[in-house]
Amino acid sequence: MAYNFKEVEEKWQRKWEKDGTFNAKNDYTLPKWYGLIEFPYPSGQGLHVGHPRSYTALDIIARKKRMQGYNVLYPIGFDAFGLPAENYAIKNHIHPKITTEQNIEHFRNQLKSLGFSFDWSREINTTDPNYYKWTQWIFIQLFKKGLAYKATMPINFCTGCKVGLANEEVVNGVCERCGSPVVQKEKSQWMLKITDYAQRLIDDLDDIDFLDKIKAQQKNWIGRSEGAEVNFKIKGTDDTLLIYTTRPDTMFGATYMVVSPEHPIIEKYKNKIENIDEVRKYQEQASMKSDFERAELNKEKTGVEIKGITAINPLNNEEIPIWISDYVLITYGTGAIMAVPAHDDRDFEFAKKFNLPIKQVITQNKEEVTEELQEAFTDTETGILINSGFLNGLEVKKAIEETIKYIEDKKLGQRKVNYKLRDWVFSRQRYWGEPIPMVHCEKCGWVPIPEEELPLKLPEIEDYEPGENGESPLAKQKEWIETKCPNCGGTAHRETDTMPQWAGSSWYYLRYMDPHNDKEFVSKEALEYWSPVDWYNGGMEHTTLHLLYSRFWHKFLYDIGKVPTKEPYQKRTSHGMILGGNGEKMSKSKGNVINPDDIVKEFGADSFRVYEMFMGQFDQTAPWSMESIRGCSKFLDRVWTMQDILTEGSEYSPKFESMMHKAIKKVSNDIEEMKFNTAVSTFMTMVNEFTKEKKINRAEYKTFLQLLNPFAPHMTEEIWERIGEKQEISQIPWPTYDESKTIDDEIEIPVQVNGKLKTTVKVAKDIEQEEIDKVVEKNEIISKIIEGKQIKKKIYVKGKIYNIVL
RNA sequence: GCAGGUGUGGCGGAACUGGCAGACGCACAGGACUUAAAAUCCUGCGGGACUUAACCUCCCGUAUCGGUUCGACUCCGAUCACCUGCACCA
Repeated sequence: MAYNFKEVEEKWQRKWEKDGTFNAKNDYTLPKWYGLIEFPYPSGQGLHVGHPRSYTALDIIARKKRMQGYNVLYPIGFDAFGLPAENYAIKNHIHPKITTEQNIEHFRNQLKSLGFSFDWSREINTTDPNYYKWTQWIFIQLFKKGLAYKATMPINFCTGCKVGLANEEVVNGVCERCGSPVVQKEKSQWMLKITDYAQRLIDDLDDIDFLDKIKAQQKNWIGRSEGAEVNFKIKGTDDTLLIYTTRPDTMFGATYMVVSPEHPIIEKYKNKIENIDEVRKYQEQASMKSDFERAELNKEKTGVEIKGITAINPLNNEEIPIWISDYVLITYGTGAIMAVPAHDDRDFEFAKKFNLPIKQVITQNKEEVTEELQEAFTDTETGILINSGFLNGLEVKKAIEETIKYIEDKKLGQRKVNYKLRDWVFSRQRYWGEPIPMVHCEKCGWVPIPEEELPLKLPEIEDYEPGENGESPLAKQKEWIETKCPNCGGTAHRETDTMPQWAGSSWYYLRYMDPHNDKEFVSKEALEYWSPVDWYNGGMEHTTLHLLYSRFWHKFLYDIGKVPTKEPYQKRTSHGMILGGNGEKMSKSKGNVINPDDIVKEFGADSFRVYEMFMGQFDQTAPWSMESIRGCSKFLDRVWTMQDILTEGSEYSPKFESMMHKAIKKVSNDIEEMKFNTAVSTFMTMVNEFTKEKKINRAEYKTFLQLLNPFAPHMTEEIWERIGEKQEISQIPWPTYDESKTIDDEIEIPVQVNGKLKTTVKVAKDIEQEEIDKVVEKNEIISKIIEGKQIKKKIYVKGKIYNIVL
C-alpha cells in the first residue's frame, strides 16, 4: 500500500480542526510555553516558501513542548493594514477590506494545508475594529504620558507613496516599499518619543536571550555615544555656539567650527555676516538635497566660510573661523561641531580642501612632531596629548576625563550622551491604517477622543487617492472630519493621518493571550500566566524596526502598570532566507519563485516540512532545490514502508537499544538548539539501520514515530493509527532516554602515531591507560610501525583517542 | 569606514568542550528487478601515488600564510574573498 499523502493529510487536518487539538488550554495551573512567529502580511501573492521555514521550526518546538506536558500557546494572525492593499484599491477601486479578506482566506487555507499546530481559535487581524480599538487605546495612553506629540519637522517623504516615512523605512535614499526617491519635506506629524527609552532599550538586552547578532544590531541602531557639549564664545557677543563632541581631549586642536546649513545661527547673525548672499545660496543648495544625496556625495566636501563672525576656543582663547557645510547634520548632536582636522577623518579632508590649518595635539610617540600629518590620527588607544596645555602628556582616555572635568568646573559645558536613534514618525498620509484617535480643537489643542468611543472606525470611502500635497485620503471626508471637542464641546476636526503598519504589530503578542476580551486589551490573569513570550522567531530584517518598536511599547505599558514584565520576548532567534534555485533572492522578475501550493500538491506537507528543516542550518540562507526535496519525500516513503517489517516487542531490541536512547537524546537537544537539519539526518540514519536489518519492533517504531511526529505530523499520526494505537500520537508524552544507555560498553578508539591516524582498537569504555597500552602494543599495525623506534610519549584521552609520539 | 556573519567534495551540508574530516541527503557511475522505462533495492563516489587488478600502504586536502599543541575545520596572529545591516552620527 503506497502512501497517499493527499488523503492522509486532509484527514488529519480535518480532525485537528474539528477537535481543536492544538488549542491552548485556559487552565492556568499547568506549566506554560508561549511560542511566537511573526504574523504575516496577507499579500496578494500568497504564502512565500520563506514563511513556512519559521513556522515549521516553531511548530516543531511547540509540538514537542505539548508532548512534554506544557500548556502551549502557538497562535497565528494577520498584520493586514498596509500599502499593497491600498495601492490595489486605488488601481481597481475595490475596498482594501475586501481584498484583505480574500487574501487572508487564501493564507489561512495555505497555512492549514501545511499542518501547523496553530491555535486558530485565537486568530487575530490588525484591521479588525475590535483589535485596532486597543491599538488606538495604547496611542491615547502614550499621548497622555506626553510620549506622543505633534511636531513640524523635515521628514522623509516618499515621492511614490506620497507619505512620510520613518528613518527605518528609508533604504539607500529610496522608499523601502516602492523604491521611489525620498525627499525632505516639512510636515506636521505625530511623533512617538522612543528616544526616552533609548538607554533602557540597550540596558535591558542584558537580561534576555536574544541572539548576539540581534543584540548587536539593536545597539548599533540605537547608536549610543558618550562625549560632551561645549560652548564656544562668538567673538564680540555674549552669545555662544554649542557643539557636541566625543573627543573633548582634542579641543586644543580645533582650528575651525562647522555648522550645518539649517543651523539657526545664520538667521540670528544675518546682519553681521559679510557674505550672507553666498551663505544663503549654500543653504539653498543643501536644502535641495536629500539626506541620502548629502551622504552619497561625500566624496567631495563642500562648504562656505561664514565671514564676519568667529568663535573663541574656550581652552586656549584662540580665535577660529566658522564654516557652513552639509557634512554636519542638524539632526544629530547640536548641529554644530568644532573641527579638529588632525584627529578626525572628515575634518581632515575638509581642511585639506579649503587649506585650513591642521594642528596635531595627539601623537603616538611622545616626541614633538615635525612632519606634516598625511592623514588624521584617530587612534584612541595609543595616543599621548601634546600642544595641549594642561593636558600634555596624558593618554587619550585620561585626557577626555580631565577635559570634561575642566569644562564642567568652568561652566563651559557638560558631559553628554547622544543617540543616533530618533523619535518615531508615527503619521501616515494614508487610508488603510488605524485612524489616529485625536481631534484638534482651536481652543483646547489636540484632544484624544474619549476611550468609550473607541474604536474610531475608518470611514467607508471610495476615493483612495492621496490628497493634494500628500494629504491623507481621509482629508477629503468632510463629514467624518468635523466633530465636537470632547473637552469643551466646540467645533473640532479629526486627525486625518493614520498609523503606520508597525502600530498593530507592536503589541499583537499580548492580544493572543486573550483575543476576545472586549473590556480590556488583555486581562490581568492572562498576562500574568502567559507573559512573557518564551520564544519568538522571525527575520533579521525586523531587528531594527518591529523588534525595537514593540520593545518600546511594551516598556511603556510596563511603566503604566499594564503588563507584568519589562520585556515582551524572553528569547529571540532568526531564520535564514530561502533563495531561489540559482542562489539568488526569489523574485518574480527573476522567475525563480517557488509556490508552496505546488510543493504541497506534488510532495505533500510532510515532505515540504521535512525538507525545509533539512535544507541547511536554520539561521543561514539556503537555496531551494527540487532534487533535494525529492530525497526527503523518498525518506518518508521508507518510513511508511517500515510497517512491512514491523515485529512485536514491547522493549527495544538489544541490537538497537543504544541507538534508540542516543536518538531520543540527539533529537530532543537538536530541536531545542534549532539544529533541525541534523535531527532529520538522525532519522535518516535510523531508517537506514532498520531497513538494513529488515526488522523494527513495535517499541522502536513507536519511539521513532514520536520523535518524527513534530516534523511530519500527518504521516506519523496515520501510521500510529494503522499499527493499532488507540490514542493520537500527539497526546502521548515525549519519549525519554537513559543516559547510561547512550554510552556503548565497547568503544572504538582511534590510534594515532605522531598525530596521524593509523588504526582503531576496540576496548571497554572505561579502560585505563595501562591496559590500553598493552592492547595497542599488541596491535599488528602499530607494532610494525613502532618496531625499533623510540617512544617518547603515549597519550590516552579517555574514550576519545590514543596517540603515540615517536 | 563601522558592526555582525560566512568560507569544508560536483552540490546542500555534518564534525560534542582541541581528538577517526566529509555524517545525512542530492547529483553522478555501475549492478539487480523489468519486454522497456519509471519507481524500488544493492554497490561505489575528496584528490593523487603505488599496483596487471583487487586488497594493502603512502602522500596531499577544511579560503591563504604563519603560530600554539602529542594532535587544529575547531584556538591565536595576519591576509584574501563573499554576504547582511548601518553609514559624513562629530
